[in-house]
Amino acid sequence: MKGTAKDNIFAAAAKLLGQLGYAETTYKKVAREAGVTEGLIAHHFGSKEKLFLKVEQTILRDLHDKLEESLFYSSDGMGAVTNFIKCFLRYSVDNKEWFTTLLRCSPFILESSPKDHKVISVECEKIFRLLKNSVTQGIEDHTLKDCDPHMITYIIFSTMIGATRANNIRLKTPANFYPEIVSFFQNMLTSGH
Amino acid sequence: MKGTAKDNIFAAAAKLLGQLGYAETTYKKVAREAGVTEGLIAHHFGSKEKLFLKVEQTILRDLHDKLEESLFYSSDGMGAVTNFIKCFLRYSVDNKEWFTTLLRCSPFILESSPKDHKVISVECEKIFRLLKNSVTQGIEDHTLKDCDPHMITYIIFSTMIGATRANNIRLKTPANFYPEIVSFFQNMLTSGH
Amino acid sequence: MKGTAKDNIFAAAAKLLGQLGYAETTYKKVAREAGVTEGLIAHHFGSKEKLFLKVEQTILRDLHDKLEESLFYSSDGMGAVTNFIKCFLRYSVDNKEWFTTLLRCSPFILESSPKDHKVISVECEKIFRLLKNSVTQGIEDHTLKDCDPHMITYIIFSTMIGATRANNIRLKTPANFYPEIVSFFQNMLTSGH
Amino acid sequence: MKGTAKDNIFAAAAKLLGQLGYAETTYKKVAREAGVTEGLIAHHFGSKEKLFLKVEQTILRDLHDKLEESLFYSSDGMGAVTNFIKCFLRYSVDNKEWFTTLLRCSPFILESSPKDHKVISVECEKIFRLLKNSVTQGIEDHTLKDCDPHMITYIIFSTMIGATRANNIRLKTPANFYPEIVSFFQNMLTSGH
DNA sequence: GATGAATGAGCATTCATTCAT
DNA sequence: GATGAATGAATGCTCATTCAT
Repeated sequence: MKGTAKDNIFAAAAKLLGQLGYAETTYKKVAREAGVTEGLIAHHFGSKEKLFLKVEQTILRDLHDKLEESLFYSSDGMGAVTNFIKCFLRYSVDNKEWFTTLLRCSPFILESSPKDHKVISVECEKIFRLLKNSVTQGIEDHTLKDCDPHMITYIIFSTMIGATRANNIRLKTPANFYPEIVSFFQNMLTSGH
Repeated sequence: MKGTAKDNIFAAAAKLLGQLGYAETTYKKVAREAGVTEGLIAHHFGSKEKLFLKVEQTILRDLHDKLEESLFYSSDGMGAVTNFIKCFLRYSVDNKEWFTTLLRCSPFILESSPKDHKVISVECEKIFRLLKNSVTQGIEDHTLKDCDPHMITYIIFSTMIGATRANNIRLKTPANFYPEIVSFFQNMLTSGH
Repeated sequence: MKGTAKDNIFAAAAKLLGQLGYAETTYKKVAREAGVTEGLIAHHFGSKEKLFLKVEQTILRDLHDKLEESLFYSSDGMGAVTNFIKCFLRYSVDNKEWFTTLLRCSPFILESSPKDHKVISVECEKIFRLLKNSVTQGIEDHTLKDCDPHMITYIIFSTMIGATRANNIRLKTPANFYPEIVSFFQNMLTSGH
Repeated sequence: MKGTAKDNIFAAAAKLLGQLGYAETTYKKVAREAGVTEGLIAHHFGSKEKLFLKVEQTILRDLHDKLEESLFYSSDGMGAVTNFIKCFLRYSVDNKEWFTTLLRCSPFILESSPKDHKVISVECEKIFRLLKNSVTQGIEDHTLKDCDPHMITYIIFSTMIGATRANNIRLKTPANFYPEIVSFFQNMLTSGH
């Protein structure tokens, strides 16, 4: 479990940022969780803001790479959209410890770091494009019914974010919640087709 | 524009809580915004936690009342569901200033006050029931196709929360985003019907 | 000896700033010296920088007023210059506790607060003018021999600053050091006259 | 331009100590300026205090040697005093980069290192003696008018320190300031002679 | 009701220094 | 000689809260 001190700080930050949010995650808590002294955090990451920026960016990139990989295994547009949704929801389950951190990322979340950072927006945008491209592909290869791809991408994202938040934090979600969401969108996007 | 000092504190707290979140909203900022001295806040509301609890509860109740009123004008289940969605989305637009506060309310949001409070959960639950009852009604009067009402309520909520967050905070949402969501659910809930 | 807490903080800051300089005068030391808690310093003065700015400005103004008063009792230019020098040197003896603070004031001192502040420069300039005007007056009423008033003012100031620093801090200065300086300048400014 | 790492640290320390003072000159800044890592400073100089002690001592000795050399070229006491003043003022101009460091040296300056160090006092004393001996010589060979040599040395030093501080740091000094000071003392020390 | 002085714990960050490599 | 990770104390400052007026 123990890597280098820098790694431990990173892991502790990701976990606590998800659990407590930016403001309530303090150097002291991170240091205790990582098993290092407080001074080392600034030594390795410069500042609180930079630390959490690094955390968010890393997680977003990891998710992006997993999503991209999932698309590789799809044969058509509808399959791509389905895989994207499945992968996203699965990621939220497999990485419960830090997925909430991702949900806090601007623009997924209301607040995060004191200032908005382009770095994070860029990563979110890349993930958004991945889904939008899949939807567009589905419309072109006629595996999805005709619709506005931008709009549909928005709706799918809204639902997934809403659903994973509900599931990860407080609400007791119904059994089979995630499979139902997948089939919900499958029906929706092909019905009348 | 100026009411009593207590009212001013309340309004300032609602606005700042929405804009800045719990941790970054300080007595000093609230006092400056409200045009009163710091000491008066605790004098009127007891503590920071109680103040924001009051704010959240009040807003949730206001939304609940508006939603309930919208249902009064529906003639069948599908109409009720539609009105609920329309009312919710409209409320988020009409009350931009404090709607973000609502989005921070547990269980709608990851974090809000340090501790979860039943008071808030109860209010959220009441709103949830309002929609769930409408869906159930729609299934019974056959204006909605058959489905699991709990599941569908969840999905609708997830989408609305996701959508309003996107729209209220950072993302440039497409034009006609909200009407599209309404018709999206209308199609979805009646298709094949 | 005990005034209000704010006064105590001010007095402690003036004393410690003189003794220790800006960087080594900490909130903790000021708070202990003033018999208050640390938080109260920022409450009353905003920040360390503002606190010491206030201290410097106040002392400079006090010195200025005393110097101005001394000029009132002079009947001609030479008398004004003499009184200025006597008053300045006496002030450094009478207010040993905080006079060193003044010596740290920009532009009297190399470093003081992190940033140069016009407020302080303006006060120093006013004191400089007081002497320069006296010198000019002396040249005009022929109680001083002809010379460049700006230059002479500079030299007098340099000597007084150098002398008071020597006397206030570390060096054992000769007995009658200050009277000698006064008569030194008297001789110098009138010789060959 | 680049010598050994140790030399670079020394040069960087001299420069920064002059510019920023003791407290604000940190290992990090010195290391960056010298192009070495932080750890190396302590490795070579032991501690911050020792480093700056070395810097001050070296500069004081360099100035002393230059002053001593200038006296070699004088034929009488008045010439020695004049050369001393000229050399001192010139040194402050030629070595602007680190001369301010010297002005911070105890007992020339209020504060420098946290503790007074005899090493530095001794060097300052040696420089003081150099001038005092010249004055005494001048009185003996009747090139200076009769006066208290200790007192006069003090006054000359006060003026020079005051003048170089003014000139090196903040104030716009008049043109010909230094030549004027030289002739000022020449007149003063010989007038009525 | 209203003020603002006062508190004490906590915050992010800096710093000189040590030490294993 | 040289590196940079690691430490722990200290710093300026903020904050929610209390309380006398």
